[in-house]
Amino acid sequence: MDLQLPPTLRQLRVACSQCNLMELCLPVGLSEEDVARIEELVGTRRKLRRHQALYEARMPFQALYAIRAGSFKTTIVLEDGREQVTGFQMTGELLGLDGISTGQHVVSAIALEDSEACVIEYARLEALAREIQGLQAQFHKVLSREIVREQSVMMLLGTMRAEERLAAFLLNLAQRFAARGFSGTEFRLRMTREEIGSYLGLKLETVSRTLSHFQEEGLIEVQHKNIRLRDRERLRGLIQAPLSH
Amino acid sequence: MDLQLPPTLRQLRVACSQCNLMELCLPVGLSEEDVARIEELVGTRRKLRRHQALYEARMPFQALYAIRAGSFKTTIVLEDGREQVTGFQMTGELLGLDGISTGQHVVSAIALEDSEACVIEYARLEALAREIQGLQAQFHKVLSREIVREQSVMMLLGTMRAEERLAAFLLNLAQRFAARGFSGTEFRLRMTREEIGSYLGLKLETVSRTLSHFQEEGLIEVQHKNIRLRDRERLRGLIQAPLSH
DNA sequence: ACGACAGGTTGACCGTCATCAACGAAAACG
DNA sequence: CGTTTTCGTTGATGACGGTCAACCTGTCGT
Repeated sequence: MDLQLPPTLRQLRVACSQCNLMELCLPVGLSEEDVARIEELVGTRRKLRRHQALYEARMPFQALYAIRAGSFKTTIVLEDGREQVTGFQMTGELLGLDGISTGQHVVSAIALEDSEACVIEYARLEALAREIQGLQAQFHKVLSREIVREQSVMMLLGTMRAEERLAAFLLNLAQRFAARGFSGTEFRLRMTREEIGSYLGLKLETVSRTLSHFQEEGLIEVQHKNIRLRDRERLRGLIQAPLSH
Repeated sequence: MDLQLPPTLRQLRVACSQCNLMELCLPVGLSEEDVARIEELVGTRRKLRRHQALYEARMPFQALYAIRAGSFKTTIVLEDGREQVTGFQMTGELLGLDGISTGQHVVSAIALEDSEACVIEYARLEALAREIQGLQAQFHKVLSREIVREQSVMMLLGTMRAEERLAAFLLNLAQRFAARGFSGTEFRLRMTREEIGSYLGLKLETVSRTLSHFQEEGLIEVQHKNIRLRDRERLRGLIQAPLSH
């Protein structure tokens, strides 16, 4: 009784317990037995090429997706065509939560590079969450964490100036790379200046200029998509004391 | 084994089934029996006077709150003291979802007028959600709806100009008043210009000027906190076609 | 009922960022 | 491998909204 699935879907059994992302997907203490049951949730994976959509706005919602490899952006589109990036997601993060509300996705999730996502059928997740308390609690936390994350983006968009937004953005990326065992000092941006700008409520020219400015100040080194943080403390200072310029 | 409760707490049994907000709190088809059990969730209510906090950032999270009467704002504060309103809530809406993530609230919820909220102990809610499927599904939808709502605020803050933001804000308020059986054409703002501005990423002067401008254009009538929408269609048009001005 | 204060309006001026434009470089494509 | 397209940088200019300020009005507290 499988759902109708897109052609990109590969029918693969996946062992979460052997996935190095497990602690990201299911951070806290579940028994081995529970983990075994949770593995049944993740029936399949989907491979996506750069620019492909994992799902699109208005599509019926059936599943959540755990990013196994690669990275994504989520975008929302207004009737008049204006588009905004609402988030960037990397390995271990969950996509699709926006669809639960109405049963239709409201954002589109687009791969920023060739990527792979684990498909978590939502109906099964709900059923299992009722049986495994830890899973339920964890899932609620994931939902709440997304609410909190978005609140800090609202803060950023509502009260910060261009420099502060960029600084906050870079530091947030760095922290997430570090949490995944990559360098938090040197990394490669997966998104374009335009996408960064869209996320931060700025135009691409402003993003470019501000990055150049950071470089002149010795805060970072930029070379195309490669970023190197040279003075984290001053970057952080930019956010907290916008007046001191 | 009651929790330690603030002095404002009144120990009252509450009948959700007799509350005219029920369909807002629990929109969909639950059996009478289930509703009866859910009523046990809401053990008490809290009365708050204007400007009082229902909860504050950094306080330990124990409960969600359903607004029974009145209205609230939620605010987030940066280390440097900058504050932003992240939402306005009215009767039937749920507060406190931000606390699930870390067990501490990240926003503060402040009453905009004398208000009353039903206390929903979170531990009980989780337990009951495991037993009543409809409750679990409903709760997930509420969480997801909040995620979606915040995304549209991000859109507003990231891509819209002052006029558009105000228009969207007024139309949203109107719709919510209407959904509660009040006039969607004539209503009273519960918040100050400064709070509106904070929510919309604008300064209070800009809010004031833009409202005046709307009035000159015959779109609305403003008299202090009283608003009357005179031309909904053109207001709506402002949002979709910002260029046509 | 009165006074003090918070809340609101309006004006003048200025700064930040958007816009328009031209150019250069990297990467994607056949 | 070369060509085309996308992406990024930098400059000049201007608009939108922020800032500072003065003044007015309604409301809250005593």
